[in-house]
Amino acid sequence: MKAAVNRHPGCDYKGKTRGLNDAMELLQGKWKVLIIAVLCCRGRKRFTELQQEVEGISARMLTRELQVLELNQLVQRTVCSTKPVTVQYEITPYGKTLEQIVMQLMDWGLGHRRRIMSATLSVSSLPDSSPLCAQPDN
Amino acid sequence: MKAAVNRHPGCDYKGKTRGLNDAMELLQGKWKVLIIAVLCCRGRKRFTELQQEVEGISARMLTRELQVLELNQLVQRTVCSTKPVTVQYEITPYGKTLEQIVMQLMDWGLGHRRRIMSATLSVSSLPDSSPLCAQPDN
DNA sequence: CTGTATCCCACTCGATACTG
DNA sequence: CAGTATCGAGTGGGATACAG
Repeated sequence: MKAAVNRHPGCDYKGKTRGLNDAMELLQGKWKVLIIAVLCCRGRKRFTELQQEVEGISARMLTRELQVLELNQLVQRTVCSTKPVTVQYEITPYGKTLEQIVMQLMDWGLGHRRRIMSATLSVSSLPDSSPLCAQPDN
Repeated sequence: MKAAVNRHPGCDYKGKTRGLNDAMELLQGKWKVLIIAVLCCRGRKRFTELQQEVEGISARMLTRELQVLELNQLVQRTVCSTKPVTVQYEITPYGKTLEQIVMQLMDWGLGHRRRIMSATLSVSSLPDSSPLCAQPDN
């Protein structure tokens, strides 16, 4: 480990940043990664079940987000022509390729909450939960 | 590998989803992960250098995003009292804990672009670049 | 049950002009 | 050079009502 931080090898982000843009564009928003996480962890779910597990999401949002995920082949939608129709959503094998990343993000986020909480508690004390992620108060 | 997808062990996302929320809340937006990626790959950078490397970002946005990243201890800001002041930004050791995830996202995004492009080309042909990530056209 | 259609506000982000 | 201030368009996402 010399010292040099610059230009470490095998990391020419030239043109690669597009990958990051694409991934973030797709995963942007409050809900998509959560939906993916739930489907990864809990398996196949019906619409209403999903809405219960993804805390706080509205039907409108759940619909929209699922459509995007399906269009991007991360989620498979299956309609069962039962009495009143029921619909199953499940993660696709391709969607599973995001599982690791999502789980790492989850763990990182948990650690980050602890870190920011304890760093912030020394100054002002927050009532646990909620906003987190230090923000410039403008 | 049986078949069962449901409730695979060690993945009780109960309460853990908060981690995902926190992480996504922090990383939300067009620019933050890109800035992180650049600082990880290219090392310490001055403000204007960063603005050049993060293609398309405005000074206003770069400032704001860097402030958030600094508040969250992912980036360190150093002012050098030179002739006209110069400022150095660099990723912190803590910020480095995101490097793996960011790089994985980058790779995944590159693969996703290929996948969606070829899937979509069969239908309508796009002029490469740009929007990507299949979207319901409303 | 599984959505869709509207309405609407808050916020994100870009453009532009200005400052120490 | 490294920002800050202001304005404005566009969008994300909640609430509500309705539909197959």
